Amino acid sequence: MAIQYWLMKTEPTTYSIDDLAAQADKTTCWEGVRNYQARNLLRDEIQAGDRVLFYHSACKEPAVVGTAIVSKSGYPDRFQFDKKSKYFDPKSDPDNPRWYLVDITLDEKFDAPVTLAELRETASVKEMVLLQKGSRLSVQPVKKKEFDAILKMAKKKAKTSPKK
DNA sequence: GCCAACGTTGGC
DNA sequence: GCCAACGTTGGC
Repeated sequence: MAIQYWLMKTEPTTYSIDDLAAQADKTTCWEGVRNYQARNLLRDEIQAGDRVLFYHSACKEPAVVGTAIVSKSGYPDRFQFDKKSKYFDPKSDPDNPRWYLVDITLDEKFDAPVTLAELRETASVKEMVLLQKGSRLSVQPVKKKEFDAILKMAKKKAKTSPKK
């Protein structure tokens, strides 16, 4: 099976790419997805070795801020059974877990994030799920050419714009 | 803070 | 099964 490409959203105030970079093994479990469409991807489609665009949403400058690699494919999200967790789901059956997650490992933090505004101006990525009207899926498929185009944009931008 | 779009819930 | 009400997402 060829590797696949995904985009995962996170609110940087909750969990940012710097939080991921700060992990000793640069790895985290992607808990808290509570949407069936995204769940199906996490449980059934996403495989170890797949590539991920790390996206910051609901913040000042929404942007793809780096890439990650799936280090462990779908397994049950333990937080759904943790009464103290905000992700607790009393209706989930331990024998038939409702929610799944994957582990991801940081690959690269971009020197220059590729902003949502820039993506909207780029013809080669205009079909991305992210850019569709009303799209709120927090885990979504990305085409290889979209993934490659975004990497290219990040590289080009890092070269042409002074580092902060 | 506003609000459009979408998903979920629950009464019937 | 329909659909109104409600809650959430997320850009602006």
